Amino acid sequence: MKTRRTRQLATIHEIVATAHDHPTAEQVCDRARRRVPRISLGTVYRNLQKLEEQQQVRVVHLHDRPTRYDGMLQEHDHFLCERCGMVADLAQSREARPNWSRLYRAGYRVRAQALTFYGLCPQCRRSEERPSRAGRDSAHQQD
Amino acid sequence: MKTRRTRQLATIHEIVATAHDHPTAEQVCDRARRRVPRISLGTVYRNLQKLEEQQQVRVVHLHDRPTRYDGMLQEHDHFLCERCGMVADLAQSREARPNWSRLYRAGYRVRAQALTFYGLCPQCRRSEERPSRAGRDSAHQQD
DNA sequence: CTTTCTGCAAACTCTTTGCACTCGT
DNA sequence: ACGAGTGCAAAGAGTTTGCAGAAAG
Repeated sequence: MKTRRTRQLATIHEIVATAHDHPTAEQVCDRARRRVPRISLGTVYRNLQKLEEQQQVRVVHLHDRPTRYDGMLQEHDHFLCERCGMVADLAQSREARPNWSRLYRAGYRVRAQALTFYGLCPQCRRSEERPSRAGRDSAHQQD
Repeated sequence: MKTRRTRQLATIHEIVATAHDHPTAEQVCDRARRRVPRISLGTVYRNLQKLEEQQQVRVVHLHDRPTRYDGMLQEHDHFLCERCGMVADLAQSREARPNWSRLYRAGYRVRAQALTFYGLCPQCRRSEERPSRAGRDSAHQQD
């Protein structure tokens, strides 16, 4: 079962690798259609899964929201703004490591870890503090 | 809109508060039926949501698996065994805090954080090392 | 030519919701 | 009696899958 280089796979890979906004599968699909008009959401999911297995994209699971995909391949953490939906990459807290080795000594084997912070991004915080301006929802998030 | 003390709500609360296995909504429903036979899954979801809002239960979101509910009210982290599905509570890495204040200084406001480790629990690790014994799946998980 | 991949639509899983009825207060 | 809560079944969102035909190697 060797993986074939299809236009769909290449397109999806490039989109996720160069996007900086952690798109959802549906957003990846929309963007991919600009280049492969008849691409289907099923194909997008299948290829994202394949890329994940090959460690060419990372998956970001967020509580209650659709899964998002990330081209940043180094281990890192995330911040989700619950107001505008923006996801920021955070340098990994090297402090999580001690926990890792504590688990190891207790007999656990850790394959992966996910640390996500939930709250308000600086922009949204500002508009909350000055309740006068800016719409309540999906404020300044691109695409 | 004042909350009423119904038999369903009390039952669900008690089940989650005393369970140590992080049951899913469906498991909570099954267990609740032993006491309230006609309780429905919809009611379970509605009440779990209510309890969550009142901070009487915690929600544990796991990648790709149904959401689980936790009666442990202090902040803590989780370990998911990807083989048997068991979830362990971990004392919170106080090390996550530095990250918290770094974010604060950058203008973010953190409302919550979730740190989950994924891997093998000691029991499952042992059976992987000695591939001879023990079934491949849902090994030693209770209920 | 063989085998993987694709588009499409249907299926699935988990969760939420509308509605008429029930039960706390 | 009033209105929040319930059971039920249907709807919803997100994701997966079966299949016949397309295309990579």
